[in-house]
Amino acid sequence: MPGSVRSRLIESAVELIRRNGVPGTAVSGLIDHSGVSRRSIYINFPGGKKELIDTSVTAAGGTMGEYIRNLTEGRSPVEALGDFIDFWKRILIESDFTAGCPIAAGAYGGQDVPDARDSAGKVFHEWEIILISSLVDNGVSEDSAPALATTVISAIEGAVMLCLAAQELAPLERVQQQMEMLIEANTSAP
Amino acid sequence: MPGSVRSRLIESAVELIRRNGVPGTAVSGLIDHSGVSRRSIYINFPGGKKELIDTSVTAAGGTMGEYIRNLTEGRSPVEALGDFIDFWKRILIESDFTAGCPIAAGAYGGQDVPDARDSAGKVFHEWEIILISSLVDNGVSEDSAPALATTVISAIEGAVMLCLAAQELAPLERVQQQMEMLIEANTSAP
DNA sequence: GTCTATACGAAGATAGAC
DNA sequence: GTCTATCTTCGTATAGAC
Repeated sequence: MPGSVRSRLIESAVELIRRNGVPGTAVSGLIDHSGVSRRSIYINFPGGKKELIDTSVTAAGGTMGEYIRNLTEGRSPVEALGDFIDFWKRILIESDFTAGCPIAAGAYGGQDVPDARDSAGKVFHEWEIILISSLVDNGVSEDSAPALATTVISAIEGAVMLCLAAQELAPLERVQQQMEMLIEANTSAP
Repeated sequence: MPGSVRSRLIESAVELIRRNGVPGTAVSGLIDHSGVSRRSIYINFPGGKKELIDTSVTAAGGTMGEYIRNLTEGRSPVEALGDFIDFWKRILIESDFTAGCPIAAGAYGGQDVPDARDSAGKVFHEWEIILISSLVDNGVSEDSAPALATTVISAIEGAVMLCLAAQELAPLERVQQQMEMLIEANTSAP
């Protein structure tokens, strides 16, 4: 239900996690950002903040997974890579280099929210499956596709973090260039 | 001064930031972990938590920068890469997959500690300079060395994060294999 | 579902006594 | 430098009234 209290809360949580991480995302901040009453949070998420965070990481990961699937379908890995890089550039620019990946923030969220960390692991694994299938369909061997998929995700996630730190897009652009070379190397190999 | 109150505080801060991120690192936790009195924190770091965090990110980055420099000196990039990957594997295993990179945590620390984020940016830039010089010394062209250096750092940082999320070492091992291939591709290229 | 009030603990920071 | 006490703000969570 778009527009519902529950979905509004999740959207706000994703946005705040992006910017301030899991421990930095306070319930009071969520109330301000979402306009939802304090009471409703604990009605929709009896587990409180932890449940909301966990749900939000999973939801954001699912949305992005669908996005990645659309990018890869019927297109070359290099084309999909370029669009995915552009997607991240937009996030960084529009947020003035304050918002990164909510899944990464969930993974680095600390040990008092292990559910969010586990959910982040599941999300990354789903992304890998989507990428592997796309790579295999485009001439990458089944032996090397998993490693390549993991590397593409790692490199992009790392680059987003470097972009946040440096407050510029250069890391993503450099990684894009090198990932194109790496995809090429994995395609032409035996 | 090793063993001093100041250095003990920094060591504890690095350890706690690794595990719980910047917002998740509390002053009370620092007192417990370091054994230093509350008073001494504000004597050594008049700026309070923010100054301590910022100083700790820079210190950890400097230490690791020296470590990277030692790994690369007089050795091939692939050898250095292998040792650096092993270094991270050790951190992950010894912490039971709870401790990641303190610099990454600084970059994702949120907007109330922008100094830590900027320090993280400086640290990554120093690492890049070290790697670029090592790569150029080993047959990578000056044109492509910067992009390759940024990519290696991004991929490893991303892989560490994926390892934390998945609670396993596979992402780092896959990235190692692909980075070896990428270094090879950049070395044999014209 | 909304609003407001409130309990209870933990956060960061400061100050006095030694 | 250490100890403890304390101030203030903020955190999560709950409950009553509508």
